Amino acid sequence: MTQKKPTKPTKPSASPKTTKPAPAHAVRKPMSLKNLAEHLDLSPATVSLVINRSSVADSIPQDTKDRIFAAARKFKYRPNFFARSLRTQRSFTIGVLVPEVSDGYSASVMSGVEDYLLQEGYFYFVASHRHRADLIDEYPRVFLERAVDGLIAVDTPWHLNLSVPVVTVSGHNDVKGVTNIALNHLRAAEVALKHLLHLGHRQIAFIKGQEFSSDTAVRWSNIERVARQLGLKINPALVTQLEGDSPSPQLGYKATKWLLSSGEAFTALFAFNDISAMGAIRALRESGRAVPEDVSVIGFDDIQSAAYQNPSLTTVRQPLREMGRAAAEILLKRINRPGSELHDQHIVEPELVIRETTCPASSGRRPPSKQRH
Amino acid sequence: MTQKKPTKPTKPSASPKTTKPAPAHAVRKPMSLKNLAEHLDLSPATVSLVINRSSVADSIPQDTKDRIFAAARKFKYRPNFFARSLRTQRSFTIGVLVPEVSDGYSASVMSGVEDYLLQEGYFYFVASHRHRADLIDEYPRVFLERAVDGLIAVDTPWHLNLSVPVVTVSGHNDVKGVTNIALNHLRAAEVALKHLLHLGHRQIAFIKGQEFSSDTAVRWSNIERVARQLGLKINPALVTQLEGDSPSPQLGYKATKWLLSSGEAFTALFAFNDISAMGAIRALRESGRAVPEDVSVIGFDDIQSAAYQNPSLTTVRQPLREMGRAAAEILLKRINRPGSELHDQHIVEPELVIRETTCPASSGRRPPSKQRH
DNA sequence: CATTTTTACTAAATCGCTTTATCAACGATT
DNA sequence: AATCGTTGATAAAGCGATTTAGTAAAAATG
Repeated sequence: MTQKKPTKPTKPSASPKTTKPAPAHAVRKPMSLKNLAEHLDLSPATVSLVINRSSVADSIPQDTKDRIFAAARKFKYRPNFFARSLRTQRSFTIGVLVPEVSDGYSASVMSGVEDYLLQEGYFYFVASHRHRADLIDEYPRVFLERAVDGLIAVDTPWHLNLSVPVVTVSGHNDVKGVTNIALNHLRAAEVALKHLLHLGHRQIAFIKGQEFSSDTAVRWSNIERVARQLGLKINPALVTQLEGDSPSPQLGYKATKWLLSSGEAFTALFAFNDISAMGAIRALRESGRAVPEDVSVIGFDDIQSAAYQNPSLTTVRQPLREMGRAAAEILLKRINRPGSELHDQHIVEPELVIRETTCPASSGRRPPSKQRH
Repeated sequence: MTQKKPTKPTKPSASPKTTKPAPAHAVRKPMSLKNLAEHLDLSPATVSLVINRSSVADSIPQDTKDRIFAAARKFKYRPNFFARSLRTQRSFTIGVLVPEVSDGYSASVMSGVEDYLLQEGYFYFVASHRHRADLIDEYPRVFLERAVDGLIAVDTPWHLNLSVPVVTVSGHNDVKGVTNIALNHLRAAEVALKHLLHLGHRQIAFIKGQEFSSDTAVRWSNIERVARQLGLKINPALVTQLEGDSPSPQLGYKATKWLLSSGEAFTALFAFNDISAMGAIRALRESGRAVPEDVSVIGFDDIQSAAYQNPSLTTVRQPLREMGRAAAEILLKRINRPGSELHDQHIVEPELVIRETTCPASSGRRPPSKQRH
């Protein structure tokens, strides 16, 4: 049996060399394989074999090959994508399912996904389900109709068992054969709590995520565990939870109001994510507490705008872009080497990004601005 | 000649009805037209004609049609996408070129684009050029290789003349036949300046955009024009400009430092965009000026995080999502009705969003928090 | 010199669908 | 009785590639 490597479609040249200014008016009607072959006085078969570097073409003299390549270049021959895909049953396209393109989290992950995919000659479709259960169910099927080679689901509950490889990013994963890219939540809890403890904080308030959110449970259980290890007592009166579906800081605002109304004192607050941390800061200020002088606040995710806050937000960074990249990489590996062993978790490490919303307990001084863009 | 309507691929049902929980393990190998026809004891031709509602099938009795539809449903028949596209030369796919998926501006526009496209049964590819000239040139060609039916370029300089329809969003458009979606910059200047004037500001500083940015020139010329109309004197010592390529608030920070160093007094600042406004606020605070009490700040764009700032940002909103939607709508119109007349501008209206960074000049009171999420 | 092997190709089937041209059967008109 | 129009279909030609099975000629081998 002849060894065949499925040739990729032309991939964007990775070299950052600047190309010469394109001649405007570059309308060309494409050259077909048949035409090209005719012009070369060869059969389409030969030309195809040579161009695709099939091992069947090994016996063809270099001379002829050169002629073929030269002509292909000259006429800017590009195989018709549909014809090729129809034959090969490969689309070099994958589907990406996200809650919403315009939220910072998904966008960052997509950015990483794109990085790797384009580099490998793949393209991707995007669809946002906006948390509608029917769409979460429907889009994967539509992707399949569009013959994607694989699928990445970001921050989306997943129960389908599809006929193509699937990788999830921060997804719940009950399904066998689906790799999930996840954060090392233990480590995340550790860096955050250690940071606060080192700054002298002992009375720490917590805002947990919504019940339905993927990460809520695992994040909280790790916080509890680490607190125990570090000998930190968690005061149940200082623990609350986000309520509601909106992606606005308002939820964090409300949660913090609730914390403040309890009358229990605290010098630090660990929010479920950056968005809720922003709401929390607003609530704290309204109550007359300065951030970070009176209360240190630490967020989670490190979305783009975290660095743009005034003061900029200390947060536990999820390497979202890297997670997207990893998802793409693992997916392509699975697509191209179906036999390869599959892990159902890929763990990435968090990173504490110390900015301006945390400082020593009751110190009253601002910390040195150690920003990170 | 028989009237033919190019049938769209199944589009996601718009109805928000919740579907029944999908049976896990839904691996099906697809049914082909030929098989289906065989099973029905009809020819593929007949089945195809009926399913596509071709007018040629008018003479086929309802009975038979019903049988065909029933069988198609039963076997979940879906036409092979590539085969169909190969025949019809239509991909129901469009390409979207953006500077960077993960910046708030592009993401918002994409969100609008997606809205309309998916609703119409189209999918889209995304590629980010990250300001690399070679990629700006290359990606459109790769899109073409992938046989997109059209192209949308967001915030990207455009000089190519392609064989498919193109719509740009906030793009410079020297090319005939390309529709550009643009903001009503005159109106934008008006609402912003009137707002500041009404609040009693007379000494207003300005941060212009980078030289290379699409909107810089037109935005500034309109500000000058409106200022003249309103009898506002622009002090050249209070006008500066962003320098550098990074998308961080740092640029606004630097620009503002420069303004402050000039020693010229001002009570309000109109920034080129929200990101630079954030940097400006930081600089103002560091210099001991409170925002908005000492200096009112007004941004531009209304990116998502503008509402999340503390204090939340007053800004001139560009309806980015609507602009994306309009781009998609116009593009599809052009694709599906190639004859239709084409305007090369589509103007959308800005909206002043008053939040917390503007207040009456020298008043010292905080404005009522009139937030907008 | 006869046979095998290698070299240099090609014919033709196929992927799954769309669409035009054609056709048989039948009732209605001339 | 010949012609026509309608009804109810189908055959077959693509669309533009990939790929298997061959084949004719040249080179190598016994």
